Amino acid sequence: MNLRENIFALAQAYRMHIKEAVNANELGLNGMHVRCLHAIANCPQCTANAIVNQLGRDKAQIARLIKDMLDKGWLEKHASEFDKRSQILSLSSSGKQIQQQLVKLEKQLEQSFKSGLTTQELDEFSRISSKMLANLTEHSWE
Amino acid sequence: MNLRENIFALAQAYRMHIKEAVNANELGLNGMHVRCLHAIANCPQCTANAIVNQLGRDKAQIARLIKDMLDKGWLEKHASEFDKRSQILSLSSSGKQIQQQLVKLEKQLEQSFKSGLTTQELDEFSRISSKMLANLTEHSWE
DNA sequence: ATGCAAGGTTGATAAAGTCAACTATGTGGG
DNA sequence: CCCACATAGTTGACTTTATCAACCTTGCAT
Repeated sequence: MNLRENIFALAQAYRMHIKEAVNANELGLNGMHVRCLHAIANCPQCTANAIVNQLGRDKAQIARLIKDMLDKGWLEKHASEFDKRSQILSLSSSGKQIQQQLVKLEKQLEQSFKSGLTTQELDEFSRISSKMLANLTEHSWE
Repeated sequence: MNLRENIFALAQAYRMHIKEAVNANELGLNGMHVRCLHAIANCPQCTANAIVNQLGRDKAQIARLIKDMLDKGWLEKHASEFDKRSQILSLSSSGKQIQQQLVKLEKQLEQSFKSGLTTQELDEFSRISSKMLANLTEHSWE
């Protein structure tokens, strides 16, 4: 297995397993729901635009995603005090609950990944990954 | 950056960079084209069904993908001698050329990933990745 | 005030993926 | 041989996901 295969195998395995876990828990959410919930949870005074930038998606897509999640009762929005164009997004209590359950599932899955590996190995993995990523960002500035 | 973030950052970086390189070379192909070209190149006596299994996609999707690539002149197909239901797929000369250019671009990108890393580090990365993947396949059999 | 940028919404459409039906061929058991 | 059933591939209809452009409102600089 070469580098590319390793990287994609890991990413795909993660995606598959987390999808399975989410389905098993019947949370009724798709990949973008997941990413969006996390984005909002980790972003104080979150706006649609912040999500657009964070997830790198089209703003039309995000607008519809947010509408969907508002309809589902996972989010709340209220006008910003500082900029009347902006809508501040936050998790409702049910949204918070779902997001926390997601965090739990992700932690469990991460434990599966890590099982049988030493702390040194994990640090090493992280260190090497970061180095590779740094390589790429450098190269794209050339 | 945690494990999940590392994995996805690597995968996304790879995807982005290869897409950029493919676009820069104006090969006019999308992600599925790329995967399909490689699949056919690496599969002797390749059939549509083999691609379905290898890529894990719906057979309708693959049928249309192949039709598209035949129309573009990248593939050739001829009936199997052994099973009249099967169509053996192969790369045409232009398909071969494109696929080889892809291989070249991927090699270059892989070099970017690896730059500044020692052979030991790369081996270590590969070893740890494999261990993680093994963890997951075990767990899904429980 | 005016003109331009930014946040967000919407309509139209494209691209990707899925489901089910169908044709033609292959296979195994009576 | 005949039958039921499985497999390879194709097609139509559809859903989901993503993208583009137009638009409205608000903010900001001159």
